[in-house]
Amino acid sequence: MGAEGHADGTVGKALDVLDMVASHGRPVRFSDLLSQSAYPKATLYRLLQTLTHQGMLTLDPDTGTYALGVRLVRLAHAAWSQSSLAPIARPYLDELAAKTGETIHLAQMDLGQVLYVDKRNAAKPVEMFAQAGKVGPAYCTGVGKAMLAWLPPEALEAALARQSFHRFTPQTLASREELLKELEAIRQRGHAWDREEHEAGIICCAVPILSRGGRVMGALSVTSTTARTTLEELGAQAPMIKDIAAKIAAEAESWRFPEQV
Amino acid sequence: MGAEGHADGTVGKALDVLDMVASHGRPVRFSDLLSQSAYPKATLYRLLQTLTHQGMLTLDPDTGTYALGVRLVRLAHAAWSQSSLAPIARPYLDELAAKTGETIHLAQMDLGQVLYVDKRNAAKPVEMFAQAGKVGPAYCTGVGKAMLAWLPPEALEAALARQSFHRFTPQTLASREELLKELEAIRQRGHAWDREEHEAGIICCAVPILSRGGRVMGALSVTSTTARTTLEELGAQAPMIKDIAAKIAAEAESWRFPEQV
DNA sequence: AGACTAAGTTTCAAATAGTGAAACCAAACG
DNA sequence: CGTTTGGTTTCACTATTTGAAACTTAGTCT
Repeated sequence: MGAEGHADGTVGKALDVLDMVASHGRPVRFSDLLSQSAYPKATLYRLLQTLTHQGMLTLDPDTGTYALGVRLVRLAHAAWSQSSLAPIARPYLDELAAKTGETIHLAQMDLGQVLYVDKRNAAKPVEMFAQAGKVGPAYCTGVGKAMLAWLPPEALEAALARQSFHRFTPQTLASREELLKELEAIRQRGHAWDREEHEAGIICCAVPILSRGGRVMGALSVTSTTARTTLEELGAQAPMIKDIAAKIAAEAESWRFPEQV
Repeated sequence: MGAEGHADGTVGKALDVLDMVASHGRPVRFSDLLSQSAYPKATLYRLLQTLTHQGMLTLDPDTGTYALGVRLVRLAHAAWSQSSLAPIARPYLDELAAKTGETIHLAQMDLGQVLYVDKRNAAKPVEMFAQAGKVGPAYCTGVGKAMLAWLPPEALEAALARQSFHRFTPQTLASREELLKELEAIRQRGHAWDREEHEAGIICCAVPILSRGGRVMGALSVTSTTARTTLEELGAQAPMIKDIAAKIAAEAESWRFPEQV
Protein backbone atom coordinates (compact mmCIF):
# COMPACT_ATOMS: atom_id res chain seq x y z
CA MET A 1 0.00 0.00 0.00
CA GLY A 2 1.31 3.38 0.94
CA ALA A 3 4.70 1.90 1.72
CA GLU A 4 6.10 3.96 -1.11
CA GLY A 5 9.23 4.84 0.76
CA HIS A 6 10.08 8.52 0.58
CA ALA A 7 8.37 10.62 -2.02
CA ASP A 8 10.89 13.36 -2.54
CA GLY A 9 9.48 16.78 -3.11
CA THR A 10 6.27 17.85 -4.71
CA VAL A 11 7.05 15.99 -7.89
CA GLY A 12 7.38 12.76 -6.00
CA LYS A 13 4.07 13.29 -4.33
CA ALA A 14 2.38 14.10 -7.59
CA LEU A 15 3.72 10.94 -9.18
CA ASP A 16 2.65 9.06 -6.12
CA VAL A 17 -0.88 10.28 -6.69
CA LEU A 18 -0.61 9.29 -10.31
CA ASP A 19 0.30 5.77 -9.29
CA MET A 20 -2.58 5.75 -6.89
CA VAL A 21 -5.01 6.58 -9.65
CA ALA A 22 -3.37 4.03 -11.90
CA SER A 23 -3.62 1.29 -9.32
CA HIS A 24 -7.39 1.45 -9.34
CA GLY A 25 -8.63 -0.24 -12.45
CA ARG A 26 -11.30 2.38 -12.93
CA PRO A 27 -11.94 6.10 -12.55
CA VAL A 28 -11.81 7.15 -8.91
CA ARG A 29 -13.53 9.82 -6.91
CA PHE A 30 -11.74 12.35 -4.82
CA SER A 31 -12.89 10.85 -1.56
CA ASP A 32 -11.67 7.39 -2.53
CA LEU A 33 -8.23 8.75 -3.08
CA LEU A 34 -8.41 10.83 0.06
CA SER A 35 -9.15 7.86 2.24
CA GLN A 36 -6.19 6.02 0.75
CA SER A 37 -3.59 8.70 0.68
CA ALA A 38 -1.59 10.00 3.56
CA TYR A 39 -1.91 13.55 2.28
CA PRO A 40 -4.38 15.97 3.81
CA LYS A 41 -7.45 16.98 1.91
CA ALA A 42 -6.28 20.30 0.56
CA THR A 43 -2.89 18.97 -0.48
CA LEU A 44 -4.34 16.04 -2.35
CA TYR A 45 -6.87 18.32 -3.92
CA ARG A 46 -4.28 20.69 -5.29
CA LEU A 47 -2.12 17.81 -6.48
CA LEU A 48 -5.03 16.38 -8.40
CA GLN A 49 -5.83 19.76 -9.80
CA THR A 50 -2.31 20.28 -11.04
CA LEU A 51 -2.11 16.86 -12.61
CA THR A 52 -5.44 17.35 -14.28
CA HIS A 53 -4.44 20.74 -15.54
CA GLN A 54 -1.30 19.14 -16.95
CA GLY A 55 -3.22 16.49 -18.82
CA MET A 56 -1.80 13.63 -16.80
CA LEU A 57 -5.22 13.03 -15.30
CA THR A 58 -8.70 13.52 -16.66
CA LEU A 59 -11.54 14.74 -14.51
CA ASP A 60 -14.84 13.51 -15.79
CA PRO A 61 -17.14 16.44 -15.04
CA ASP A 62 -20.26 14.28 -15.12
CA THR A 63 -19.20 11.75 -12.53
CA GLY A 64 -16.50 13.71 -10.76
CA THR A 65 -14.02 10.92 -11.19
CA TYR A 66 -10.36 11.02 -12.06
CA ALA A 67 -8.68 8.77 -14.57
CA LEU A 68 -5.25 8.69 -16.14
CA GLY A 69 -4.92 11.24 -18.91
CA VAL A 70 -4.04 10.84 -22.52
CA ARG A 71 -0.80 12.74 -22.13
CA LEU A 72 0.55 9.62 -20.52
CA VAL A 73 -0.22 7.59 -23.60
CA ARG A 74 1.75 10.04 -25.66
CA LEU A 75 4.69 10.01 -23.31
CA ALA A 76 4.61 6.26 -23.21
CA HIS A 77 4.80 6.06 -26.94
CA ALA A 78 8.03 7.96 -26.76
CA ALA A 79 9.20 5.96 -23.77
CA TRP A 80 8.60 2.66 -25.44
CA SER A 81 10.26 3.60 -28.68
CA GLN A 82 13.22 5.32 -27.11
CA SER A 83 14.02 4.08 -23.65
CA SER A 84 13.20 0.48 -23.88
CA LEU A 85 14.94 -2.28 -25.72
CA ALA A 86 11.73 -3.18 -27.46
CA PRO A 87 12.12 -1.41 -30.79
CA ILE A 88 15.63 -2.70 -31.25
CA ALA A 89 14.75 -6.17 -30.14
CA ARG A 90 11.63 -6.48 -32.23
CA PRO A 91 13.09 -8.29 -35.24
CA TYR A 92 15.10 -10.55 -32.97
CA LEU A 93 12.02 -11.49 -31.02
CA ASP A 94 10.32 -12.36 -34.28
CA GLU A 95 13.25 -14.51 -35.22
CA LEU A 96 13.32 -16.26 -31.87
CA ALA A 97 9.56 -16.81 -31.93
CA ALA A 98 9.80 -18.32 -35.40
CA LYS A 99 12.67 -20.61 -34.46
CA THR A 100 11.25 -21.86 -31.20
CA GLY A 101 7.53 -21.61 -31.74
CA GLU A 102 7.25 -20.75 -28.06
CA THR A 103 6.20 -17.68 -26.12
CA ILE A 104 8.91 -15.04 -25.94
CA HIS A 105 9.23 -12.34 -23.30
CA LEU A 106 11.39 -9.25 -23.29
CA ALA A 107 11.60 -7.60 -19.89
CA GLN A 108 13.33 -4.79 -18.08
CA MET A 109 13.76 -3.95 -14.40
CA ASP A 110 11.48 -1.37 -12.84
CA LEU A 111 12.00 -0.64 -9.18
CA GLY A 112 12.57 -4.25 -8.23
CA GLN A 113 9.80 -5.52 -10.41
CA VAL A 114 9.88 -7.11 -13.81
CA LEU A 115 8.31 -5.01 -16.52
CA TYR A 116 7.44 -6.80 -19.72
CA VAL A 117 8.18 -4.49 -22.61
CA ASP A 118 7.44 -6.85 -25.45
CA LYS A 119 6.19 -10.32 -26.07
CA ARG A 120 5.45 -12.88 -28.75
CA ASN A 121 2.72 -15.35 -28.20
CA ALA A 122 3.05 -18.95 -29.19
CA ALA A 123 -0.03 -18.88 -31.36
CA LYS A 124 -1.88 -15.61 -31.65
CA PRO A 125 -0.53 -12.35 -32.97
CA VAL A 126 0.68 -9.81 -30.45
CA GLU A 127 -1.60 -7.52 -28.56
CA MET A 128 0.84 -4.84 -27.71
CA PHE A 129 -0.57 -2.42 -25.20
CA ALA A 130 -2.66 -5.12 -23.70
CA GLN A 131 0.44 -7.14 -22.88
CA ALA A 132 3.44 -4.87 -22.80
CA GLY A 133 3.49 -2.66 -19.78
CA LYS A 134 2.50 -5.45 -17.45
CA VAL A 135 4.58 -6.05 -14.38
CA GLY A 136 5.46 -9.18 -12.51
CA PRO A 137 7.57 -10.33 -9.58
CA ALA A 138 11.33 -10.60 -10.03
CA TYR A 139 12.22 -13.34 -7.55
CA CYS A 140 10.16 -16.08 -9.16
CA THR A 141 10.29 -15.47 -12.88
CA GLY A 142 12.97 -16.41 -15.35
CA VAL A 143 13.58 -12.93 -16.64
CA GLY A 144 13.48 -11.54 -13.12
CA LYS A 145 16.11 -13.89 -11.78
CA ALA A 146 18.27 -13.46 -14.86
CA MET A 147 18.37 -9.73 -14.25
CA LEU A 148 18.82 -9.97 -10.50
CA ALA A 149 21.76 -12.30 -10.97
CA TRP A 150 23.78 -9.67 -12.79
CA LEU A 151 22.75 -6.61 -10.80
CA PRO A 152 25.51 -4.77 -8.94
CA PRO A 153 25.40 -5.25 -5.12
CA GLU A 154 23.60 -2.03 -4.17
CA ALA A 155 20.99 -2.35 -6.89
CA LEU A 156 20.45 -6.00 -5.96
CA GLU A 157 19.99 -5.00 -2.36
CA ALA A 158 17.43 -2.38 -3.32
CA ALA A 159 15.60 -4.85 -5.51
CA LEU A 160 15.61 -7.60 -2.89
CA ALA A 161 14.09 -5.24 -0.38
CA ARG A 162 11.11 -4.94 -2.68
CA GLN A 163 10.41 -8.62 -3.16
CA SER A 164 7.37 -10.05 -1.46
CA PHE A 165 8.60 -13.66 -1.53
CA HIS A 166 5.08 -14.90 -1.78
CA ARG A 167 4.98 -18.66 -2.39
CA PHE A 168 3.05 -19.06 -5.63
CA THR A 169 3.83 -22.75 -6.09
CA PRO A 170 5.69 -25.41 -4.11
CA GLN A 171 8.72 -24.65 -6.27
CA THR A 172 8.82 -20.91 -5.52
CA LEU A 173 12.03 -19.76 -3.89
CA ALA A 174 10.32 -17.95 -1.08
CA SER A 175 13.22 -16.59 0.89
CA ARG A 176 16.08 -14.25 0.40
CA GLU A 177 18.62 -16.98 1.20
CA GLU A 178 17.30 -19.51 -1.30
CA LEU A 179 17.14 -16.83 -3.93
CA LEU A 180 20.71 -15.66 -3.35
CA LYS A 181 21.97 -19.23 -3.72
CA GLU A 182 19.99 -19.58 -6.92
CA LEU A 183 21.40 -16.33 -8.30
CA GLU A 184 24.90 -17.63 -7.74
CA ALA A 185 24.02 -20.79 -9.67
CA ILE A 186 22.53 -18.69 -12.45
CA ARG A 187 25.71 -16.64 -12.78
CA GLN A 188 27.69 -19.89 -13.06
CA ARG A 189 25.32 -21.40 -15.58
CA GLY A 190 24.87 -18.28 -17.64
CA HIS A 191 21.10 -18.49 -17.78
CA ALA A 192 18.12 -18.75 -15.44
CA TRP A 193 15.42 -21.39 -15.22
CA ASP A 194 11.89 -20.95 -14.14
CA ARG A 195 10.98 -24.36 -12.76
CA GLU A 196 7.26 -23.76 -12.33
CA GLU A 197 8.11 -21.24 -9.64
CA HIS A 198 5.50 -18.70 -10.58
CA GLU A 199 2.83 -20.82 -12.17
CA ALA A 200 2.39 -24.57 -12.15
CA GLY A 201 3.15 -26.18 -15.47
CA ILE A 202 4.97 -23.15 -16.83
CA ILE A 203 8.71 -23.35 -17.32
CA CYS A 204 11.13 -21.03 -19.00
CA CYS A 205 14.73 -20.36 -19.85
CA ALA A 206 15.92 -16.77 -19.51
CA VAL A 207 19.14 -14.91 -20.20
CA PRO A 208 20.17 -11.40 -19.25
CA ILE A 209 20.87 -8.71 -21.82
CA LEU A 210 24.12 -7.13 -20.72
CA SER A 211 25.95 -4.07 -21.95
CA ARG A 212 29.61 -4.33 -22.76
CA GLY A 213 30.26 -2.80 -19.36
CA GLY A 214 28.27 -5.60 -17.76
CA ARG A 215 25.29 -3.47 -16.92
CA VAL A 216 21.91 -5.22 -16.93
CA MET A 217 19.78 -3.78 -19.69
CA GLY A 218 17.03 -6.38 -19.67
CA ALA A 219 16.30 -10.04 -20.11
CA LEU A 220 14.96 -12.36 -22.74
CA SER A 221 13.13 -15.61 -22.19
CA VAL A 222 11.54 -18.54 -23.95
CA THR A 223 8.57 -19.95 -22.11
CA SER A 224 6.83 -23.26 -22.50
CA THR A 225 4.73 -25.75 -20.57
CA THR A 226 5.69 -29.00 -18.90
CA ALA A 227 3.10 -30.65 -21.07
CA ARG A 228 4.93 -29.68 -24.22
CA THR A 229 8.57 -29.79 -23.33
CA THR A 230 11.17 -30.33 -20.61
CA LEU A 231 13.80 -28.13 -19.02
CA GLU A 232 16.47 -30.09 -20.83
CA GLU A 233 14.95 -29.43 -24.22
CA LEU A 234 14.56 -25.77 -23.37
CA GLY A 235 18.13 -25.70 -22.14
CA ALA A 236 19.34 -26.91 -25.51
CA GLN A 237 18.19 -23.61 -26.91
CA ALA A 238 20.04 -21.58 -24.31
CA PRO A 239 23.06 -20.90 -26.56
CA MET A 240 20.79 -19.54 -29.27
CA ILE A 241 18.88 -17.36 -26.83
CA LYS A 242 22.16 -16.09 -25.42
CA ASP A 243 23.36 -15.35 -28.90
CA ILE A 244 20.27 -13.30 -29.68
CA ALA A 245 20.51 -11.48 -26.37
CA ALA A 246 24.09 -10.56 -27.28
CA LYS A 247 22.98 -9.25 -30.65
CA ILE A 248 20.30 -7.12 -29.06
CA ALA A 249 22.81 -5.78 -26.55
CA ALA A 250 25.30 -4.96 -29.27
CA GLU A 251 22.75 -3.15 -31.36
CA ALA A 252 21.33 -1.30 -28.37
CA GLU A 253 24.79 -0.06 -27.54
CA SER A 254 25.84 0.95 -31.00
CA TRP A 255 22.58 2.82 -31.23
CA ARG A 256 23.73 4.94 -28.36
CA PHE A 257 26.71 6.44 -30.16
CA PRO A 258 25.38 7.04 -33.63
CA GLU A 259 26.59 10.54 -34.34
CA GLN A 260 28.85 11.59 -31.54
CA VAL A 261 29.38 14.65 -33.73
CA MET B 1 9.63 25.70 -28.47
CA GLY B 2 9.38 26.90 -24.92
CA ALA B 3 6.01 28.41 -25.73
CA GLU B 4 4.52 25.93 -23.31
CA GLY B 5 2.22 28.46 -21.80
CA HIS B 6 2.40 28.48 -18.01
CA ALA B 7 4.00 25.53 -16.33
CA ASP B 8 2.27 25.69 -12.99
CA GLY B 9 4.38 24.76 -10.04
CA THR B 10 7.24 22.39 -9.76
CA VAL B 11 5.18 19.54 -11.06
CA GLY B 12 4.48 21.40 -14.25
CA LYS B 13 8.13 22.10 -14.75
CA ALA B 14 9.05 18.52 -14.13
CA LEU B 15 6.54 17.33 -16.68
CA ASP B 16 7.83 19.95 -19.02
CA VAL B 17 11.29 18.45 -18.72
CA LEU B 18 9.80 15.04 -19.29
CA ASP B 19 8.27 16.25 -22.53
CA MET B 20 11.56 17.76 -23.50
CA VAL B 21 13.32 14.45 -23.11
CA ALA B 22 10.51 12.73 -24.96
CA SER B 23 10.68 15.13 -27.86
CA HIS B 24 14.21 14.07 -28.70
CA GLY B 25 14.08 10.76 -30.41
CA ARG B 26 17.11 9.55 -28.56
CA PRO B 27 18.81 9.71 -25.16
CA VAL B 28 19.96 13.26 -24.40
CA ARG B 29 22.81 14.68 -22.46
CA PHE B 30 22.40 17.22 -19.73
CA SER B 31 23.92 20.01 -21.74
CA ASP B 32 21.58 19.39 -24.68
CA LEU B 33 18.62 19.83 -22.42
CA LEU B 34 20.20 22.80 -20.75
CA SER B 35 20.64 24.68 -23.98
CA GLN B 36 17.02 24.07 -24.84
CA SER B 37 15.32 24.73 -21.58
CA ALA B 38 14.57 28.08 -20.07
CA TYR B 39 15.49 26.77 -16.65
CA PRO B 40 18.85 27.57 -15.09
CA LYS B 41 21.46 24.91 -14.76
CA ALA B 42 20.91 23.99 -11.15
CA THR B 43 17.15 23.92 -11.46
CA LEU B 44 17.19 21.68 -14.48
CA TYR B 45 19.73 19.49 -12.79
CA ARG B 46 17.59 18.95 -9.73
CA LEU B 47 14.53 18.36 -11.83
CA LEU B 48 16.31 15.69 -13.81
CA GLN B 49 17.62 14.16 -10.63
CA THR B 50 14.18 13.96 -9.11
CA LEU B 51 12.65 12.47 -12.23
CA THR B 52 15.43 9.94 -12.49
CA HIS B 53 15.09 9.04 -8.85
CA GLN B 54 11.39 8.54 -9.47
CA GLY B 55 11.95 6.18 -12.35
CA MET B 56 10.38 8.48 -14.90
CA LEU B 57 13.77 8.96 -16.50
CA THR B 58 16.77 6.72 -16.82
CA LEU B 59 20.30 8.01 -16.58
CA ASP B 60 22.67 5.85 -18.53
CA PRO B 61 25.78 5.93 -16.36
CA ASP B 62 28.06 5.01 -19.26
CA THR B 63 27.06 7.76 -21.62
CA GLY B 64 25.58 10.22 -19.16
CA THR B 65 22.42 10.47 -21.18
CA TYR B 66 18.83 10.66 -20.03
CA ALA B 67 16.00 8.70 -21.57
CA LEU B 68 12.39 8.16 -20.59
CA GLY B 69 12.08 5.59 -17.87
CA VAL B 70 10.22 2.36 -17.78
CA ARG B 71 7.82 3.60 -15.12
CA LEU B 72 6.15 5.52 -17.90
CA VAL B 73 5.52 2.38 -19.85
CA ARG B 74 3.83 0.89 -16.84
CA LEU B 75 1.71 3.94 -16.23
CA ALA B 76 0.78 4.07 -19.87
CA HIS B 77 -0.42 0.53 -19.77
CA ALA B 78 -2.85 1.56 -17.10
CA ALA B 79 -3.68 4.79 -18.92
CA TRP B 80 -4.46 3.07 -22.15
CA SER B 81 -6.62 0.40 -20.63
CA GLN B 82 -8.47 2.68 -18.30
CA SER B 83 -8.64 6.23 -19.48
CA SER B 84 -8.85 5.90 -23.18
CA LEU B 85 -11.65 4.70 -25.34
CA ALA B 86 -9.37 2.18 -26.96
CA PRO B 87 -10.17 -0.98 -25.00
CA ILE B 88 -13.89 -0.40 -25.32
CA ALA B 89 -13.68 0.52 -28.97
CA ARG B 90 -11.43 -2.32 -29.98
CA PRO B 91 -14.08 -4.76 -31.22
CA TYR B 92 -15.91 -1.97 -32.99
CA LEU B 93 -12.78 -0.91 -34.78
CA ASP B 94 -12.30 -4.47 -35.91
CA GLU B 95 -15.85 -4.52 -37.19
CA LEU B 96 -15.46 -1.22 -39.01
CA ALA B 97 -12.15 -2.28 -40.52
CA ALA B 98 -13.68 -5.50 -41.77
CA LYS B 99 -16.69 -3.73 -43.26
CA THR B 100 -14.82 -0.94 -44.98
CA GLY B 101 -11.46 -2.49 -45.68
CA GLU B 102 -9.96 0.93 -45.08
CA THR B 103 -7.67 2.42 -42.49
CA ILE B 104 -9.44 3.24 -39.23
CA HIS B 105 -8.32 5.78 -36.65
CA LEU B 106 -9.52 6.28 -33.12
CA ALA B 107 -8.37 9.55 -31.62
CA GLN B 108 -8.75 11.68 -28.53
CA MET B 109 -7.93 15.28 -27.77
CA ASP B 110 -4.71 16.08 -25.96
CA LEU B 111 -3.99 19.72 -25.28
CA GLY B 112 -5.22 20.92 -28.63
CA GLN B 113 -3.60 18.11 -30.51
CA VAL B 114 -5.00 14.91 -31.87
CA LEU B 115 -3.75 11.81 -30.13
CA TYR B 116 -4.29 8.55 -31.94
CA VAL B 117 -5.13 5.91 -29.38
CA ASP B 118 -5.84 3.04 -31.72
CA LYS B 119 -5.74 2.22 -35.38
CA ARG B 120 -6.47 -0.46 -37.94
CA ASN B 121 -4.41 -0.59 -41.04
CA ALA B 122 -5.91 -1.37 -44.38
CA ALA B 123 -3.65 -4.31 -45.01
CA LYS B 124 -1.20 -5.19 -42.26
CA PRO B 125 -2.03 -6.19 -38.73
CA VAL B 126 -1.76 -3.51 -36.08
CA GLU B 127 1.48 -2.45 -34.51
CA MET B 128 0.15 -1.04 -31.35
CA PHE B 129 2.73 0.95 -29.49
CA ALA B 130 4.38 1.87 -32.72
CA GLN B 131 1.23 3.57 -33.94
CA ALA B 132 -0.94 4.41 -30.97
CA GLY B 133 0.43 7.29 -28.99
CA LYS B 134 1.26 9.32 -32.03
CA VAL B 135 0.02 12.86 -32.22
CA GLY B 136 -1.11 15.01 -35.09
CA PRO B 137 -2.54 18.45 -35.74
CA ALA B 138 -6.21 19.06 -35.01
CA TYR B 139 -7.09 21.77 -37.52
CA CYS B 140 -6.32 19.76 -40.64
CA THR B 141 -7.29 16.20 -39.85
CA GLY B 142 -10.69 14.58 -39.97
CA VAL B 143 -10.71 13.40 -36.39
CA GLY B 144 -9.29 16.71 -35.22
CA LYS B 145 -11.97 18.79 -36.86
CA ALA B 146 -14.70 16.40 -35.77
CA MET B 147 -13.66 16.91 -32.16
CA LEU B 148 -13.11 20.65 -32.44
CA ALA B 149 -16.57 21.07 -33.90
CA TRP B 150 -18.27 19.79 -30.76
CA LEU B 151 -15.97 21.32 -28.16
CA PRO B 152 -17.54 23.82 -25.73
CA PRO B 153 -16.52 27.45 -26.40
CA GLU B 154 -13.75 27.80 -23.81
CA ALA B 155 -12.18 24.47 -24.68
CA LEU B 156 -12.37 25.32 -28.37
CA GLU B 157 -10.69 28.61 -27.69
CA ALA B 158 -7.89 26.93 -25.79
CA ALA B 159 -7.45 24.40 -28.57
CA LEU B 160 -7.47 27.01 -31.33
CA ALA B 161 -4.75 28.92 -29.54
CA ARG B 162 -2.53 25.89 -29.91
CA GLN B 163 -2.98 25.36 -33.64
CA SER B 164 -0.09 26.21 -35.88
CA PHE B 165 -2.18 26.59 -39.04
CA HIS B 166 0.70 25.42 -41.14
CA ARG B 167 -0.37 24.92 -44.76
CA PHE B 168 0.44 21.29 -45.54
CA THR B 169 -1.37 21.20 -48.87
CA PRO B 170 -3.26 23.69 -51.03
CA GLN B 171 -6.45 22.41 -49.40
CA THR B 172 -5.35 23.04 -45.82
CA LEU B 173 -7.58 25.45 -43.94
CA ALA B 174 -4.76 27.63 -42.77
CA SER B 175 -6.56 30.28 -40.79
CA ARG B 176 -8.74 30.52 -37.77
CA GLU B 177 -11.59 32.05 -39.76
CA GLU B 178 -11.72 29.38 -42.43
CA LEU B 179 -11.57 26.72 -39.77
CA LEU B 180 -14.42 28.22 -37.75
CA LYS B 181 -16.61 28.32 -40.84
CA GLU B 182 -15.75 24.70 -41.57
CA LEU B 183 -16.55 23.66 -38.00
CA GLU B 184 -20.00 25.17 -38.37
CA ALA B 185 -20.52 23.20 -41.58
CA ILE B 186 -19.35 20.05 -39.81
CA ARG B 187 -21.85 20.52 -37.01
CA GLN B 188 -24.63 20.89 -39.60
CA ARG B 189 -23.52 17.89 -41.58
CA GLY B 190 -22.83 15.67 -38.60
CA HIS B 191 -19.43 14.54 -39.77
CA ALA B 192 -16.11 15.97 -40.90
CA TRP B 193 -14.24 15.54 -44.12
CA ASP B 194 -10.55 15.59 -44.68
CA ARG B 195 -10.23 16.80 -48.28
CA GLU B 196 -6.49 16.17 -48.68
CA GLU B 197 -5.90 18.88 -46.13
CA HIS B 198 -3.07 17.20 -44.32
CA GLU B 199 -1.57 15.00 -46.98
CA ALA B 200 -2.14 15.03 -50.71
CA GLY B 201 -4.17 12.09 -51.94
CA ILE B 202 -5.42 11.18 -48.47
CA ILE B 203 -9.08 11.74 -47.67
CA CYS B 204 -11.18 10.72 -44.74
CA CYS B 205 -14.56 10.87 -43.12
CA ALA B 206 -14.65 11.40 -39.37
CA VAL B 207 -17.34 11.54 -36.70
CA PRO B 208 -17.12 12.61 -33.08
CA ILE B 209 -17.76 10.27 -30.20
CA LEU B 210 -20.06 12.15 -27.88
CA SER B 211 -21.29 11.38 -24.39
CA ARG B 212 -24.98 11.61 -23.67
CA GLY B 213 -24.28 15.02 -22.17
CA GLY B 214 -22.73 16.10 -25.46
CA ARG B 215 -19.16 16.02 -24.18
CA VAL B 216 -16.50 15.14 -26.76
CA MET B 217 -14.90 11.85 -25.82
CA GLY B 218 -13.03 11.21 -29.03
CA ALA B 219 -13.41 10.72 -32.74
CA LEU B 220 -13.49 7.89 -35.21
CA SER B 221 -12.48 8.03 -38.85
CA VAL B 222 -12.25 5.99 -42.01
CA THR B 223 -9.37 6.99 -44.23
CA SER B 224 -8.73 6.24 -47.87
CA THR B 225 -6.91 7.59 -50.89
CA THR B 226 -8.19 9.57 -53.85
CA ALA B 227 -6.81 6.81 -56.02
CA ARG B 228 -9.10 4.27 -54.45
CA THR B 229 -12.27 6.13 -53.64
CA THR B 230 -14.08 9.47 -53.63
CA LEU B 231 -15.51 11.65 -50.91
CA GLU B 232 -19.00 10.69 -52.03
CA GLU B 233 -18.33 6.99 -51.61
CA LEU B 234 -16.77 7.60 -48.24
CA GLY B 235 -19.73 9.74 -47.28
CA ALA B 236 -22.08 6.88 -48.01
CA GLN B 237 -20.55 5.12 -45.06
CA ALA B 238 -21.02 8.06 -42.72
CA PRO B 239 -24.24 6.69 -41.20
CA MET B 240 -22.54 3.42 -40.38
CA ILE B 241 -19.54 5.19 -38.86
CA LYS B 242 -21.86 7.39 -36.84
CA ASP B 243 -23.72 4.35 -35.67
CA ILE B 244 -20.55 2.69 -34.46
CA ALA B 245 -19.40 5.88 -32.77
CA ALA B 246 -22.70 5.95 -30.92
CA LYS B 247 -22.25 2.37 -29.80
CA ILE B 248 -18.78 3.11 -28.52
CA ALA B 249 -20.07 6.15 -26.67
CA ALA B 250 -22.91 4.20 -25.11
CA GLU B 251 -20.64 1.44 -23.93
CA ALA B 252 -18.05 3.87 -22.63
CA GLU B 253 -20.71 5.58 -20.57
CA SER B 254 -22.36 2.51 -19.19
CA TRP B 255 -18.91 1.35 -18.22
CA ARG B 256 -18.69 4.34 -15.98
CA PHE B 257 -21.50 3.32 -13.69
CA PRO B 258 -21.00 -0.41 -13.39
CA GLU B 259 -21.51 -0.97 -9.69
CA GLN B 260 -22.66 2.28 -8.23
CA VAL B 261 -23.15 0.10 -5.11
C1' DA C 1 -39.91 22.08 4.79
C1' DG C 2 -35.91 22.62 7.72
C1' DA C 3 -31.95 20.63 9.94
C1' DC C 4 -28.34 17.45 9.26
C1' DT C 5 -24.46 15.12 6.63
C1' DA C 6 -21.29 14.09 3.15
C1' DA C 7 -18.32 15.63 -0.62
C1' DG C 8 -15.79 19.00 -2.66
C1' DT C 9 -13.58 23.74 -2.77
C1' DT C 10 -11.33 27.83 -0.91
C1' DT C 11 -8.62 30.65 2.61
C1' DC C 12 -4.47 32.18 4.84
C1' DA C 13 -0.45 32.49 7.91
C1' DA C 14 3.48 29.48 8.74
C1' DA C 15 6.93 26.62 7.02
C1' DT C 16 9.03 24.24 3.68
C1' DA C 17 10.87 23.34 -0.56
C1' DG C 18 12.52 25.28 -4.81
C1' DT C 19 15.55 28.79 -6.90
C1' DG C 20 19.67 30.16 -9.42
C1' DA C 21 24.19 32.83 -9.37
C1' DA C 22 28.30 31.45 -8.51
C1' DA C 23 31.79 28.43 -6.92
C1' DC C 24 33.56 23.98 -7.51
C1' DC C 25 35.28 19.58 -9.43
C1' DA C 26 36.80 16.45 -12.99
C1' DA C 27 37.64 14.90 -17.33
C1' DA C 28 39.01 15.87 -21.90
C1' DC C 29 41.63 18.86 -24.79
C1' DG C 30 45.41 21.32 -27.03
C1' DC D 1 50.20 21.63 -17.92
C1' DG D 2 46.86 25.51 -18.35
C1' DT D 3 42.37 25.70 -20.41
C1' DT D 4 37.99 24.53 -21.86
C1' DT D 5 33.85 21.85 -21.50
C1' DG D 6 30.39 19.31 -18.92
C1' DG D 7 28.54 18.17 -14.68
C1' DT D 8 27.66 18.72 -9.46
C1' DT D 9 27.28 21.27 -5.12
C1' DT D 10 26.57 25.43 -2.12
C1' DC D 11 23.79 28.74 0.11
C1' DA D 12 21.18 32.87 1.07
C1' DC D 13 16.73 34.34 -0.81
C1' DT D 14 11.99 33.73 -1.89
C1' DA D 15 8.15 31.77 -3.91
C1' DT D 16 5.51 27.73 -3.46
C1' DT D 17 3.46 24.39 -0.83
C1' DT D 18 1.15 23.21 3.31
C1' DG D 19 -2.93 21.84 6.05
C1' DA D 20 -6.30 23.19 9.77
C1' DA D 21 -10.27 25.16 9.42
C1' DA D 22 -13.97 27.62 7.38
C1' DC D 23 -17.10 27.45 3.62
C1' DT D 24 -20.33 25.68 -0.15
C1' DT D 25 -23.15 22.89 -2.34
C1' DA D 26 -25.80 18.75 -2.87
C1' DG D 27 -28.07 15.20 -1.02
C1' DT D 28 -30.62 12.85 3.26
C1' DC D 29 -33.21 12.23 7.03
C1' DT D 30 -37.29 13.18 10.19
